Amino acid sequence: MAAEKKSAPTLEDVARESGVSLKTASRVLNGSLQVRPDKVARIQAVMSRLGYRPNELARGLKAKRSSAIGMIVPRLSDPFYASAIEAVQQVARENGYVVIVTSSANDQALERSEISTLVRRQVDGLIIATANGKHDNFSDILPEGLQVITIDEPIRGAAYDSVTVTNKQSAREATQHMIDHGDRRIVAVVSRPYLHTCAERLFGYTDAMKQAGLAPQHCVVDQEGSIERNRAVKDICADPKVEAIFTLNWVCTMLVLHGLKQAKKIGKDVRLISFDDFELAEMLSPSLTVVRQPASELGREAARLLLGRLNGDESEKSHRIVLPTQLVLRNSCGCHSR
Amino acid sequence: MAAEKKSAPTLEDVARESGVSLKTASRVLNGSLQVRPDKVARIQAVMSRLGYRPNELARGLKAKRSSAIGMIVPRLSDPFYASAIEAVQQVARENGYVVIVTSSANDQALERSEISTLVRRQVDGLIIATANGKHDNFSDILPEGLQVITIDEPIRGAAYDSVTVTNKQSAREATQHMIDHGDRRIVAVVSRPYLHTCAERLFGYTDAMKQAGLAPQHCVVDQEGSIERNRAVKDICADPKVEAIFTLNWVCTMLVLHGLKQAKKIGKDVRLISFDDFELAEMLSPSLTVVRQPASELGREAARLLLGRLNGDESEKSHRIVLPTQLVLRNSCGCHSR
DNA sequence: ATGAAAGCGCTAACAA
DNA sequence: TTGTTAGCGCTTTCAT
Repeated sequence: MAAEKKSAPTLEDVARESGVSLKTASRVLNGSLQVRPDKVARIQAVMSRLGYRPNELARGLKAKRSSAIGMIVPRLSDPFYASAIEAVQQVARENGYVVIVTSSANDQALERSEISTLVRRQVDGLIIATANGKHDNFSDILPEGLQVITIDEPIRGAAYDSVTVTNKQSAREATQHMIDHGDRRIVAVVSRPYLHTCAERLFGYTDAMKQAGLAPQHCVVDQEGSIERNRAVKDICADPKVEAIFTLNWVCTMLVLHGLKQAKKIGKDVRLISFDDFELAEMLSPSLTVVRQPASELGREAARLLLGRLNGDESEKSHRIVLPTQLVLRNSCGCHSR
Repeated sequence: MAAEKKSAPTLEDVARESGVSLKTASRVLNGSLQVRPDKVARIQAVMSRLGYRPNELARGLKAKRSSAIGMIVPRLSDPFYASAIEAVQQVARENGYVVIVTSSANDQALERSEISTLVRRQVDGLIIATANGKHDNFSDILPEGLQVITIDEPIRGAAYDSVTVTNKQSAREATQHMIDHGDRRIVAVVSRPYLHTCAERLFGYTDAMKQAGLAPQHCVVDQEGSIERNRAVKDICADPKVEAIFTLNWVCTMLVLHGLKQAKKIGKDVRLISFDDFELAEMLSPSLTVVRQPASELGREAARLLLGRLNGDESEKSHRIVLPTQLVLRNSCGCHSR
């Protein structure tokens, strides 16, 4: 029939083929009602015959929006972030957006450059779990109208909408629970204590300890290192005087579980509570008592806030959603449930 | 100084401000050597003063490529896929690509529509862990030049490049290991048996059983349901005659661990091997013997294949990478390591 | 070494 | 109801 058509059909091809103008075809594409029904049908027929697919890049260029949102987390394979991403993606899809994910690998320089990449891609919004909320690491590279939502870790001094959890209060409760069990020498294990999240948890822990007249003690781990490279943690795990351990995030929990494996019997020799739940916590022996963070809700709420902003929520003041956690009592804390 | 500049500066702004033509500015942006050094410096200065950021959408529209790759998996929060995504994203970033991730939620219709979305976004390539490789679910909606790599689950009858693991052989070995331990009544637990991946594993299991003169028996689970809604699995877990269980993927493992929790002592009453490793397998009591799939390598190789294709690998025949797994012997199979 | 002009695929005035 | 005409921001012949 026609000449050799190598590349994908454009809207112009559709228009020509249906004998209408470009604009009319465009109207049909966008579901405008201003077109006579018979034409609509005819044009749609041509579209499907040609296998026409609108080019979102062109559309975005024109509309100055990409219908894409960027999401950046410290580690894509961390189950907490993975769940958050899953929730964000779902809400995004339901609203016609796609999600571009990147990892900062806990590196501030990389975080900046990744944000820059996303900005150049014209993402309409950004959801960030920053690698370090202590300083505002990127507001200087954000364009005027870009909407940003921070999750998990808020950014000090910045006015972004945020979704966080009750870190301090939850840590206090968990600590108190251990104290109620009769433990006195309770050690907190934390990584990246410069993070607001971790600092708050440590704060809550310290608070509870002091209130009970006990001496707080904590130990900082190197995220990247194995248990072998974290002498301090290893010592804590082996120390017979330590009665209980409170791990302040998933990474710490993994590390301490490793350390304890060879040293002590959890629940008996030492009690343990973990901040961050994960699929298998219940299956361990003894099952792990955890502070469960609502990872999916975090992602879902962040996506909702962002979509709200993109759909014209002009609120001057930033929305700050703080979600509750849940202390899931299982056996490692000394409870004998089940 | 100047008039009110609301929107982001464009390359034209840069050109005007530096007193050169648009093309010269473009050359500088792209690092062309055909410009006098002093001009380069001057233009770059203007760029950074204005806070200029190239618009990748415009660039992509012109170049007919987006420098984005799409990735679609059945479930974003599954640790196996999360690790694969992490690896893909890393390789992509190193090569100037971004990754748009979506989930098919194990739903073929959704998978199709998500692919369609990605195609409209003009992704340059697609990495797919399909929800069902039995039928080719989408080749009809792919445009001419789109590169596709399948991971984990190949697509029956299609000629895409693929990265998979030695499912059959690995399952055979794991089964044989249990047989060597003296177990005779070994049950395989599988979900989505219509998947090539799962079918192969089941095949390997059956093979080994028959070869040993034992009767293969398997049980299919409903992925979405809890243990309560999976009577068959629950029965298997409670059945005193069952000597060993081989779970054919992560979801099955979770389910069986739940089921076994209330019923039997793993390693003693019943032996267990899981296809799919995960962070905590070692920490369970007893620690879990697993067939470890190299999730990161899978992602990395897929990304490499894709980038190779995008950079002009014209090979007619498709590349089929098959990665080995590793049988990680821990205690749940009856081994008394450590 | 540099610039003018055309156009990627689409949408939005503004007419008709 | 429909079509014409400009661009969105960038790259790219083809001159100069």
